[in-house]
Order: sequence, then structure tokens, then C-alpha cells
Amino acid sequence: MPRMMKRLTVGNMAKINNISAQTLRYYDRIGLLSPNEIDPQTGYRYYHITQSVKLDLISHMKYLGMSLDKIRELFEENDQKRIAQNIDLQLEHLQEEKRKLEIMEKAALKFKHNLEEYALESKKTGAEVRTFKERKIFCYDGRVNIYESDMETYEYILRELKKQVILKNLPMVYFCNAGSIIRERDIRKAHFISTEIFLFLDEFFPPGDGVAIVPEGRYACISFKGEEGFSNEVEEAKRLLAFIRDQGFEIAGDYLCEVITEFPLFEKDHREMFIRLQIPVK
Amino acid sequence: MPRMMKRLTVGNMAKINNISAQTLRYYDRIGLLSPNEIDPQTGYRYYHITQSVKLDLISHMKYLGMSLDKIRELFEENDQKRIAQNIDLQLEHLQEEKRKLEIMEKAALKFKHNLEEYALESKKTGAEVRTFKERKIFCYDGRVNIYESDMETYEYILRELKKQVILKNLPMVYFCNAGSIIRERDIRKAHFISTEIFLFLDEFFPPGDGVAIVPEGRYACISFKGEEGFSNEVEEAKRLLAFIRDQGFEIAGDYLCEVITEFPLFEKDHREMFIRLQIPVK
DNA sequence: CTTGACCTTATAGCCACTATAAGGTTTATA
DNA sequence: TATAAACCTTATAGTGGCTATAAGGTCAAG
Repeated sequence: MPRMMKRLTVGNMAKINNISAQTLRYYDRIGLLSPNEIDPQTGYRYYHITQSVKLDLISHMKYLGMSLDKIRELFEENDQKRIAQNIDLQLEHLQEEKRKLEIMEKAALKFKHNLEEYALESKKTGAEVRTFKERKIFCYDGRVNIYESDMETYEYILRELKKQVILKNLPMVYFCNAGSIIRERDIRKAHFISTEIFLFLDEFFPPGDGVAIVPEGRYACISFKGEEGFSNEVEEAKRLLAFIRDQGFEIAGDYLCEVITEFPLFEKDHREMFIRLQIPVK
Repeated sequence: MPRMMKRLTVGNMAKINNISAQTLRYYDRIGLLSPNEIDPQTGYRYYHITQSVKLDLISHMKYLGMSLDKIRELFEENDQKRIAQNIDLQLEHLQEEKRKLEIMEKAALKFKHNLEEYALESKKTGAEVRTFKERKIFCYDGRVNIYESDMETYEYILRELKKQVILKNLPMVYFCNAGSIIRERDIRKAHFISTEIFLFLDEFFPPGDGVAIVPEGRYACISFKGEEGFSNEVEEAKRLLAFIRDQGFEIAGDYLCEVITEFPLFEKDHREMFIRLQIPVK
């Protein structure tokens, strides 16, 4: 049987409601919930147990993600329709938050996956043939041949790609897994010409403007640590082309240069990239 | 073709990276990212485009939900293992956030459902028979007959229930949909004795300590607005019992008094409750 | 040389609290 | 009744990741 107390001091009210006395004082200060009675001499706050009702409501509405300001507003209006409206608003907000979390999770998994790929791939030295499923990319044509540019220009092109990503409302997640393309006709002639850079999207991404598909199939691959930007890419690419020729394969599509991860090799103010070159073969 | 600038002022660096100049200054201040060069005379900050790399990483890691402090720490350590660890931590954190959101959503939906029930039920006046699916409740025995208590005591009992909810780590969500039970043997004799109050849980809730099941079946129901606590409940309950007798039904289980919603009728500092009485019948 | 667009630092504000300090009140016990 | 412990009060500062503002200095174009 609970002990009866007509007047509850902040501390008691706090204990009973599993809340801090400071918080109760704060609620008083912002005009959200004031004690039943305040001793005019001492300023002591005295609550009544039934004021817990309002505290329950406050905590419940907070739980729905409403701000204390909003809650006070709703208390003042005391209008059921407005409350229902706000619940719907909160539901939308929650959906939005959920979507954000999903994307964040995808980003984290991608990051992790990249780290694992790095750990795996960094042990390999030679070329090999691997099968990839269909992949989606978001392409951007920088109109500058990156093989004739320095890192500075590459950064500027990346910034432009980023602008596109923001413009098209793509989640920024994908921005950690970029690459560049050499079109089939150029790589067949061993011409290192690429003006297009891209981002890997995930399989669930809806097709649309700028979204291209990298077909499923067998790819000749080679991975290496990019030195001072792309300086050693051409050399590695030639090794990969030699591998294709030696194995009796034939180039079956566009050459992809994928930046697997940047982070673990992060040093100073330049990108230290782990790169995987891929050429589809038949 | 992007315009080349060796030195970028905060404003330019900001524009290029879709971030505010203030934020860049802030990052400088907290030692997360300092400009390449600072004019010792004027204090002007000059960035280099390649510093965007670090900004990309920062935004990416922020995206995973890491604090700037954590990010700086990881930058300073520059250790791949620690990064991987933190990604895993973030993933766990994201799972937690997702669970929270799910619960919040459930709470909002429940709230909404209650409002709708209220709108529907408040138009009805007489008793009726309704079918309910199996429901789960969390029971707490206050060891005081609430029909012999005043609202003050009821509030204290509710506080105890709340403590139990916190103790058992149940989500606070459920705290808006409470009720009380009169056991079958008592309601058969029209004895209004109830020491047990409960919360409705949702169907997905795992069974456990204190979790009871209210069986599926047909229930004689009557709803009304509770006046000054439970003062008019007994009267309405008697009407419901009369209805059961008149229709030739028989009491088939425990009597439930469900508080559908409190909010829309919220006034002053006492609970204004919309109540639905339910007696299983056969 | 002016104008206006930039830059600088310093400060306050946001939210929902928490923490601390310095001092006053109540209550339980001796 | 004296005292000590446990409370209460207000006021202030801090949290994080910024944004906003003010007051003043610098730079680049015309």
C-alpha cells in the first residue's frame, strides 16, 4: 500500500516519476508543468501526485519525437484534431528517420565490406578472373581526360560529381566508392582516355537519370595500391591487358577502375587509394 | 573544366564542398581539419582542394553516426583495426536506433488507433457484443482494491506499475493503455473487487514474467467517459451485466476495464478517461 | 580610391537536459 | 532545543554540432 503524501517536494515527485528533480524544475521554468503549489516564502515547489498524469503524457509525446515546445503548444490548444494531425506528422517524421537509418546502415556495411575487400585483395598481387553480378553506377562526365590531369584536377572533378549527387538527391553514402571508365573502343586500342567518373550504387537503387548498368559477367581483375593518385594505374592496366591476351581472353566491354577504399590508408592530405581494375572478358 | 585555384579561402572551400564557411572554421577550432596555410598577418585561412578528401571522410563518418570527437580520435590513431571496430560499434548503435524507432512508431500508431477508437466508440451508448483476438497484458497486483480507493491511491498504484515497467525493461510505450481486472468469480457475484491493474502489450511481445494472455473470443462491451475517476464505472458495469443476462449470455471469464485514451479529454490535473468495459461471454 | 564582397574573432543561441556552486529550509535525531 | 543530514532554492555553465549576429579588418574589381 503506497504511502500517502498530499504535497510532494520536487525530489519525491521526481523519484515517483523516475525523472530527475532538475528536469522537473526545468519543466517548471519553461512553463510545461508547474507545481500545484509554491511556498511564497521559501520558493519550495509542492506537487500533487495527480500531476503525474501530465508527466506521463509529456514522456509519451516526447517518445513520439515531439519537442517540449510542441507538447506545451498542444497542451495549451487542447484540441484533439491538432493532436491527431501532429501524430500523423510524427509518423511521417519517423518514416523519414527510418529511411535515414537504413541508408546509414547501408553506408556502414559498405564501408565494412570495403575494408574486408581491402584486407582480402591487398594480399593478391597478380591478375585473375572473377565473376561479378550486375552492378549499378551513377556516371558523370567531367569532360577532362583524367589520365592527363593531376590530382588537383581530379579533386575538382570529384567535387563536381558530388554536386551532381546532391543535385540528384542521391544519398551521400555512395560517395566513398568511386571509379572511372575507359570505353571499350579505347581500351581495345590501349588508349588511356577517360573523362567519365562514377559511383557504385546498390542493387536496390531505382534506375533513372545518369544511372547506368554494368553487366553481370566475368571480369579480369587486378588490384593494387594507387601511388600518388593514378600514376601507377597505367602500368598495372598494361599488366592486366597482357594477362587477358596471354590467357586467350577477349575484351568484352568497358574498363573499370574502382577505388575500393580510401580510409585505411589515409595519410596527410592526399588520397591513398586501393584500386581494382576490371575488364569484362569472354 | 574546373577553374584552378591553388589557395582556397574558407568561402570557396565551403562552396566547393557544400558545407558552410562557419562549419569549416568550427572544424578548424576543434582541431578536426585545419587549413593548409594561415596568413600570419591577417589570420586568413587558405585551404587546398585536396583537403576535400578529409572533408569527405568526415561527412562519411558523421553519416555513420560518429561524433566529431570520435572522428578526430580515429584520424589521430589512423589505425585500420580501430576503424573497423568502430564501424561495428556504429552498426550495433544503428540497430539499437532502429529498434527505438520501431517502438516509437508502434507507440504513435497505438496512440492514433486509440484516438480513432475513441471517435468511434464515443458515439455508441448501449452495450454490444464484439469479437477480440487474443491479447497480451502485463499485470501488476497493487494489493489495494481500487474500487475502494480514491484517485490519489490509484495514481500511486499506477506509479508502482510504472516502476515495474521500468524494472522489467518494457518499453514505456505501453503505458498509455492501461486497465484493471475483476476476476471471473468476483464479477459473477457482482463483487467489485480489483487489486490488479495491467497494460496492454502488443501481439509480438514475447511471453515472460508478469505477461498474461487475454483469450480470443466474444466480449460484451460498453464504453463511456469516466467521470472523476471510476465513480460511474460500477453503474455502467451493472448495465453491462444486465445486458448479458437479458441477451441470455453467460460470463466466461475475467472482467476487463480498459482505459482507451486519456489525451483528447485532458483537462486540469486529473485523468479524464474514456473507458471500455469488457466481459467475455458464451 | 572606393565599393562591396569577402575575411577575421567573439559571442550567443539552439535543445533537453545535467552538473556545479553557494546558500536557505526542513526534518530526524540526540 | 540544538545540530546535522538531507533536502530545497537560484544561478550559472556545459553538452554537440552547428547557425546567427556583431564589430571590425582585408581583398579584388572597377
